[in-house]
Amino acid sequence: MSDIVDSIFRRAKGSKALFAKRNVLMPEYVPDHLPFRDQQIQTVAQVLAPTLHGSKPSNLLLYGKTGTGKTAVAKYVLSKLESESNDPTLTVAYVNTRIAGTEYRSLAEFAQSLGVPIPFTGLSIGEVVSRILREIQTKGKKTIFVVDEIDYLVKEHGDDVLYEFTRANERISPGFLNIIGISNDLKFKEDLDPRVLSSLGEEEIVFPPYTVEELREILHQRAMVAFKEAAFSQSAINLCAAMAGTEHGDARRAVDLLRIAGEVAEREGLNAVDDECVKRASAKMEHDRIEEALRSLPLQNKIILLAVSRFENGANTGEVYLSYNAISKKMGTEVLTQRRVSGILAELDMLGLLEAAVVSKGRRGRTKRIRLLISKETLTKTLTEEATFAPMTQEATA
DNA sequence: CCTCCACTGGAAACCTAGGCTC
DNA sequence: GAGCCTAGGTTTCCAGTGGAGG
Repeated sequence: MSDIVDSIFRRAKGSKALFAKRNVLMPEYVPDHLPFRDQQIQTVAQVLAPTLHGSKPSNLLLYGKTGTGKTAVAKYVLSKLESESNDPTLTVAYVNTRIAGTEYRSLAEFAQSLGVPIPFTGLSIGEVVSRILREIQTKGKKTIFVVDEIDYLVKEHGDDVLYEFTRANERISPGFLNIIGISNDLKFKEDLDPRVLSSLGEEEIVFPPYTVEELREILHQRAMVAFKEAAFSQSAINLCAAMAGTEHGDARRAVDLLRIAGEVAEREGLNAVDDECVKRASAKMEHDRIEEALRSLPLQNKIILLAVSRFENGANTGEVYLSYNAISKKMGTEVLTQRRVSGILAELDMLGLLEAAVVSKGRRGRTKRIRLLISKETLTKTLTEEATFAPMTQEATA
C-alpha cells in the first residue's frame, strides 16, 4: 500500500527512485559476507565445530564496542552451523537482554525458543531455570544460547542465573547448554563472579573497531547492492566512512548514515547521493537524536530544561531552581528539592543537552554555571507536542 | 592570609510501583 | 489476591570547598 503512495508522490515530484534494495542498509540486515571479520568468524567456527559431532563446545565471550560486528558474526556462524548440522536436537536461541528488559523476560524468551511455554508472569526465576534445564535433559537437546548485551544482564540483575547455567552441564547430559555471551563493555568481566568467568570465558574474542578504510569498503559493497547503478558517488561513501570512523569505527552508524543520505537524496529528487546529502543526513540524525532524547526525558527533567531555557545568558543553580519552582506551581506538578534539581542538572549535562560547570564566585559562593546546549526552538517545539506543556511554552518569558 | 557565600555532592533513610511469590 | 522484594527516584542531612573581598 505504502509503495503505491510512495510512487505517486515520487512521480508527482518528477524524481526517480535511487534504492534498489533499501533493506540492505537496515540495521537488522545480516549480509552473506562479512568483510574484515574472517579471523573472528574462523575462531567462532572452530570453537563451535565440536557441536557437529554432538559434543559440547566451549563457552564463548565476544567483546567489542557497538557496531563492530559481534552480533552479525555470531548470527552468521550459527546460521551456517544450523544448516550444516542434521541433528534435530540442535537448538539455537538468541536473546538480547537489554531489549528483553528484565531477567525474567530474557529467560522466558529463551524458554520459548526451546519450545517450553512460560507464563507471562507468576513463576520464580529458579522455576523457569529448572524448566529450561529439564527440557534440555529430557529431550537431550544440544543448546546454544546467545546472550546479547550480557553486560546489561549482569549489571542489572547479577550473574546468579549464569552461574546456574554454567554449573548445570554435568546434570543435563546427554543434552548440553552452551553460552555465547556478547558484551559491549570491555570491563564487564570485573562484575563477574570468578567461578562464572572461568567457565563463561573459556574462549574470548575481541572485535576491534573498523578503520576508516574498512568502513569505506563495507559501505561500498553494501551500496552496490542497495542502490541502483550510478545512484551514489564514491566521495559520498568516503565521507560516510570518515564521519563514522571518527565515532569509534561504528559500522552500524556508517550504514545508517548512508541509508538516510539516500532517503534525503530521493526526497530531494536528485539523481545520485552526493556529499551534500551525507552532511544533511548527519545533521538530521543529530537532530533526531536530540528530539528523541528530549521526548524520552522524565517530566521533571523537561520542566527543568524549560526553566533553563528562560535564561538567555546562562544562570546558576539557585536562579534555575526559582524559575523551575514557578513553572511547576503554574503547571500544578510536584516540586522537587533543590538537591534533586542539582542532581538532574548534572544528568542533563551528561546527556549533552546542557552544560553545567561547577564554578566558584568567591564571596558569592560556589554553584553551577548552566547553559543550554540545544536550540530553544527545538526544545519548545518538542515539548509543545505534550499537552501539559502547551500553555507553558506560549508566554515563555512571563 | 582569613572569611564566608551558595552552593556541591556523598550517604542514608524513605517512598513507591511493579513484578514476583505463595 | 494479599503480601513480599527490589530498584529507582527522591528527600533529608550535612560536611566540604574555591576564591573574591576584606
